[in-house]
Amino acid sequence: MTAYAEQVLDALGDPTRRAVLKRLRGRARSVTDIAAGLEVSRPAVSQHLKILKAARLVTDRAEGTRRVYALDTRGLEAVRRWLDGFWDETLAAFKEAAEREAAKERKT
Amino acid sequence: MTAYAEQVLDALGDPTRRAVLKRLRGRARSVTDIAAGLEVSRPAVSQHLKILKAARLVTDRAEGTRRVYALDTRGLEAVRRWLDGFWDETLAAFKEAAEREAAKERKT
DNA sequence: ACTTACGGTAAGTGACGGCTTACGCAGAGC
DNA sequence: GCTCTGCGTAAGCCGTCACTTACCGTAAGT
Repeated sequence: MTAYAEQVLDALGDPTRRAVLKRLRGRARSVTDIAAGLEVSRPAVSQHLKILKAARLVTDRAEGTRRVYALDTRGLEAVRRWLDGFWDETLAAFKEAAEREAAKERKT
Repeated sequence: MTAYAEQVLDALGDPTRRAVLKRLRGRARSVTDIAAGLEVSRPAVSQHLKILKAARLVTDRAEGTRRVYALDTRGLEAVRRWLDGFWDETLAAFKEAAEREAAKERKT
């Protein structure tokens, strides 16, 4: 559950992988097409795509001998939920602290 | 701008650092207090806190001889904006592709 | 002033991760 | 069937990064 979100964050914690995702904004691309816009070799891109796919940040479909990759929103949604949960708990803590403070005020 | 968001994502791309953040949910804690709940040494926590602070994911204030760290929402907000931007561009691309498809349909 | 608690930093080590080259396999076209 | 293109994987190298121990500065208590 939250372990999946951590996997996504690990996947997003690499500049090259983020560059791959950026390159997928707009249209789906083949592996060589993705690698053409980057400074790393095509096999390196393949390895990153494997990780991104496991994190559900990309999907792939076969198109003849080529493999076309596209963005998968599920990974991004997982990060959003993780973020929301974090923020909610932070706010709850602030609220609780404020109430504790108010109770202390009342005593004095 | 977007470079800052990348810095935050890099900071979030480590399990120990995420554990530190989780430990800061709820209440602010001192360094030794944070390290007490983790499996790494206190100096290791200090090094991570330095990175988290640079990414504006935590803030620190001196309290006597102790240093109390708390969550900083700015880093999380930056990730949220990064996510939103990504999602918007993806949706825009989908919309554009759909319109192109519709135009092609009209011709036939 | 001495001691004690707390935390940042230096130095060194080990491992993990990202990259490259080389290879093998599948599908499309001649 | 042969070739050519596209992609994944294996093997290996190298850099980086997270971690440890040791040390030093600082603030508070006695």
